[in-house]
Amino acid sequence: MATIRDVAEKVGVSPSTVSRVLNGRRGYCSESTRRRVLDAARRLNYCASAPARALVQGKTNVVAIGCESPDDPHPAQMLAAAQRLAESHGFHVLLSPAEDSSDLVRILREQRADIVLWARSAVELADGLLDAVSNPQQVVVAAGPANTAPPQGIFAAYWIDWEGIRSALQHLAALGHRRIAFLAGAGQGKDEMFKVEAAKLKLQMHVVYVDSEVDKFAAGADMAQHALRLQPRPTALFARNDEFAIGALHGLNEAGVKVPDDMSVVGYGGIPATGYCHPPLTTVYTPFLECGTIALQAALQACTSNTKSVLQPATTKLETHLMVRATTAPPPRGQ
Amino acid sequence: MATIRDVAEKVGVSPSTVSRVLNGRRGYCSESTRRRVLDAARRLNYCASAPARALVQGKTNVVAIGCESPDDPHPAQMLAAAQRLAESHGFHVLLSPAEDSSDLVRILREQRADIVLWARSAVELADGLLDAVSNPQQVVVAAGPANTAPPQGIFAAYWIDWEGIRSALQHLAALGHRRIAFLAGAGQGKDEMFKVEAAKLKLQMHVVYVDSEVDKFAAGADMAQHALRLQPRPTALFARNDEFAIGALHGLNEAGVKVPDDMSVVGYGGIPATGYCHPPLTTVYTPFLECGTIALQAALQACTSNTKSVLQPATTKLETHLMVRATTAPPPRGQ
DNA sequence: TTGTAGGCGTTATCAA
DNA sequence: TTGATAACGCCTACAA
Repeated sequence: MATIRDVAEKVGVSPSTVSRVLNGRRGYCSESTRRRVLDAARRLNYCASAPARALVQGKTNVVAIGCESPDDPHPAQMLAAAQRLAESHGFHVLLSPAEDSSDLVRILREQRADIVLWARSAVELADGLLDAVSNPQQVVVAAGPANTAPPQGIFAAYWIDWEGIRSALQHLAALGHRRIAFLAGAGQGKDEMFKVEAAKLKLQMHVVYVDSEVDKFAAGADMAQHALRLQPRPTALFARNDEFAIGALHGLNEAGVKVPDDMSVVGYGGIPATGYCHPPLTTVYTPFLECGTIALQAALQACTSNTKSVLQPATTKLETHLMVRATTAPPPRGQ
Repeated sequence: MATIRDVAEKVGVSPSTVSRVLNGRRGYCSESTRRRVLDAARRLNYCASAPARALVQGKTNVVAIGCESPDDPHPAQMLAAAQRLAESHGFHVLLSPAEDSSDLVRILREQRADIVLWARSAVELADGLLDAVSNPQQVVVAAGPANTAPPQGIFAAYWIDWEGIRSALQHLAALGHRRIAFLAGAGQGKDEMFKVEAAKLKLQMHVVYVDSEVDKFAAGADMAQHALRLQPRPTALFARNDEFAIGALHGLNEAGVKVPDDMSVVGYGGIPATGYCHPPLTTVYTPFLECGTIALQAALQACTSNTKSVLQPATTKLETHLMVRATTAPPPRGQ
């Protein structure tokens, strides 16, 4: 692999000259050297080493994105958009599993990235990443649902999950439902939030779990079966995510239960598929994509701008949005 | 940020000693220095700089994955699996848009990654990346559908798209279908392959396009409407991907066309959602996940093993698999 | 068991 | 307009 020296020797100038030409630094060289350098660089297929550059400049042009399940539709969409955005600013995207923040902390400490985007639930946890910032050039931003309060020390775009949950439950309550099953999946998640909101609306509710949710659709179908056996039987199902809801639709159909006549179903997330299942699913849209874009945009601008201004902590709150479609109706008579 | 020198000074030894201790190099130091070094490193929150290390070692512990649409279910699943695999070997994942190979070429040349996984259609194009390898430690592997022949010079896991297409068409032909519409989307893709295979089976076919496929489900619904207006009307729809097929199901349902009684539908891809739409979709499973895992596994082992053996070029061919479900049946009588 | 010295490839500062 | 020179942080012979 050709180094900057090879180019310099080939042209008969010093490495610094080559560096200046290639980076368009001021102290404009004579047009002739300029040309010869560019020419030699092209002919030698020269490409500056990113590690070497990063070492001396303290800048990697990498944004690390911490995201729990990049194979879920919303994170995946966000990732794809972030990818395009980063690319348009000359940044690369580094993926981090982000089960907790430890991996991102390492990335920051090891100087693998200039920007860290914490894109997962519990935005407020991103505050903890600030301690890992080891370089004034590094920026931390966050995007996702806030469980409690938004983060304090960083730039973040978020929504409030319990607001979305409430809008779904209010919709069901307004239709006349009183007994609702919450399809919770395997882990603990919004169960508490659900209970609190349900209580406020004086709804009877039952939380349904499942052992494994590796196949979310199957888990949804399973939980729907469980829900049907509850006594008294609930008149509506509220799923923790859209995949559970779509799976539940399938389970109910197999059990001969008509949706929405015999049973209402509400999803959570608002992924594209919800508009094309049968019947189209009533669900709550959560603005993951928009939050990610806002946060990353801000970070990229801060990193790209010539001014050495630090990105000011700030929060942008976006709204969830209830999308009423065809899986919700009043409960059957006599219920 | 603490450097190796800070640690050395704190303990009162030289930087090399610290380096040796931290990297477990032989020439075991005395247990006491060892302890004091580890202790100081922890207290100072020391973390070796990845760029500095990469510069001197020529190793980044990064795998770059080139993948067209990380928000499609199959690529996303593959990515998530690759992520876990990479992590378990101490590697990070760098995402590349990979519309063509130019971005990956730069990544290789700039020494941003030790491994490049070309994970998209036209596996054979990955051969071109070999020219960009600038370091004997770098490895290129590929996973995805081969359009023509498998790649020659690298390790690759692939399947043959036209075999999958053929299995779908054979299934339809065996059911008695003679007129088939191919829902092709906006771009050019498997159109040619489809035509060739259809001709072999003496099937009449019509290719349906759509202007935009940003919303694939909507595009599928649109194309289904178009297909219904064809004269004579086809008795089966074969979609280029599962999203188109699911959208088509929706469009047909809205038009009052019964599936599979009035119209058969076949998808392509075999994403999880196909088992949970209504009716469950007959489709062809393509082993993207498996291919990606095989290729990456090989690359990681080659990079991790102590032996300085280069990864030998080799190809693994996996099979597509027709999954017959509930959207295909013989054509209506008199057709 | 430890320290010294050199270099990885690049950029930046300063002097010419 | 250009060229020395000195970092950046780390690793690894080699010498002590």
